[in-house]
Amino acid sequence: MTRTPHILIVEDDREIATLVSRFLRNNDFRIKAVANGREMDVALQDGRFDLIVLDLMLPGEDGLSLCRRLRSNGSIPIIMLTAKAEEIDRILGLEMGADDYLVKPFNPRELLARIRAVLRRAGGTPAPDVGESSVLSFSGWRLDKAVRRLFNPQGERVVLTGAEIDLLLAFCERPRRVLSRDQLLDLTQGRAAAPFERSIDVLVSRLRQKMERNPREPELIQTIRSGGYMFSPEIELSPGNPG
Amino acid sequence: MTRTPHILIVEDDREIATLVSRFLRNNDFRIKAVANGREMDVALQDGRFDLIVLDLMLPGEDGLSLCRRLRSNGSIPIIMLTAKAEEIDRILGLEMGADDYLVKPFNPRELLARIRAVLRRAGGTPAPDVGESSVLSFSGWRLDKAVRRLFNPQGERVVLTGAEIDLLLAFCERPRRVLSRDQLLDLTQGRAAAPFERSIDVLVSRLRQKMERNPREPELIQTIRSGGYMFSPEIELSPGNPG
DNA sequence: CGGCGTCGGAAACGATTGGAAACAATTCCG
DNA sequence: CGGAATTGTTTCCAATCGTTTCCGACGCCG
Repeated sequence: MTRTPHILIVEDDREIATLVSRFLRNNDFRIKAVANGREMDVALQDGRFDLIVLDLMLPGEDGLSLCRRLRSNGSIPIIMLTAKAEEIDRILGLEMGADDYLVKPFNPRELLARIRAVLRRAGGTPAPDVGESSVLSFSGWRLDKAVRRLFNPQGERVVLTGAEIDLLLAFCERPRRVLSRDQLLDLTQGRAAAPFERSIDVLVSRLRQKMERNPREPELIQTIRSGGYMFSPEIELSPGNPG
Repeated sequence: MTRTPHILIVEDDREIATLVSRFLRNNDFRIKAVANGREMDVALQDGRFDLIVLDLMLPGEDGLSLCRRLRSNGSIPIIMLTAKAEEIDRILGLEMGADDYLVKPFNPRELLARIRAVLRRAGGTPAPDVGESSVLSFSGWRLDKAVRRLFNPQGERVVLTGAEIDLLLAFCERPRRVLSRDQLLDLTQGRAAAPFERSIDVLVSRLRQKMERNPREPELIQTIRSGGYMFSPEIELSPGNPG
């Protein structure tokens, strides 16, 4: 049903990071912890997260800057951690729009409560990001994210099932990158792969049947042996001419 | 355009009430303070409010009950005040859906920050505050919230039953989000789903029969398998030309 | 060049999920 | 009180999706 929320912690103090991670894991969250902005970017590329817990003081790019960047990109909920109470005023003054704030040292239960509140507020699952434009296109194909429909270069509707659309959306969000089966499963279902699991393979096969000119020689979805799959087309935001 | 936000404070401790009122007035809010649930009801009859600050412990009907009532009526943002930190867990456990929580004694600046955050969220999100205008529209449809009537893009009245309208309103308040059946049931009736309950499914089906061009291939209400449903259109506040 | 192990594609199967229809309970209204 | 409208429940069925199995493709090694 509602899958377990996936939370990304950006915190350079290893002790706090492990403490919090463990506590939250014990409370039914999936946790990934990273130590700085660069690692955060990588993590965001690889997986889908429901909420970010962000330390203000970080080596390299600091939390404020990261927060602003995240905000300009999307609407993922953010909880900020600060070392000093006085900082909160400064943060608020800067209006960088975190969803909540917490002063260190904090009780993990407090963080837990805030996370739950923010997640509940955010409402449902962060839907397959129906961003600004709901239509994207690639190699003549058009994909309408809002109504989850696909049209081939001839403008005909190609009916996809829900899981197929989810997978295609995951590919479209990360084109021209090798994605492991594990990543794809995380992106589409927010869960890890069981050993011997082949469901992504099957789904790719079904997508190919419906989309590839010749499924034996795929042009859109490439197989990367012992690596995963890669979506090769370039994504355009403005919808291609259907004619 | 952005008028000064109007805030209703429900707090029986006169000292806190005046203190907070004065502080918030100094920060450009319009404030009305009342001491219990009955007065709150009267105030809500008389004026429009953008947010309610609600004390948990109140004489007569307590804050929890009030909160649930408010939630079942509309989507006005609520911030709850509690006397003890431990209560937060209890409140969260009860899932009555305030937008934020604050433990007494609190710094008024903290309350200010929370209010701003909640308002920003409520105002900035794609979900417009249905309370503002009584008419909202999507994909050519018009829904008059005040008289609970729906008109199709041709301007013809489409008769919906009460439960159908409630569900449609819930969707309109959270468009483009995946909403679980549990959430939908909570939003429309304020109760949890029993195991094997299918009533939301049936209601969705009935809505589709009345609203979708082709109910077999829904454009407005998408099924998200093993997740729930998603209302895909964008909500506009200015009503379309009735034609 | 050929054998072997690994990897991925395809097909078949079975479990889960959601749509639809029929029915029962409840509410509404006079 | 009675009938109609409304709403929830149950049942059946088709679509969907994950699993399993088999087999061919590929690479590594001698």
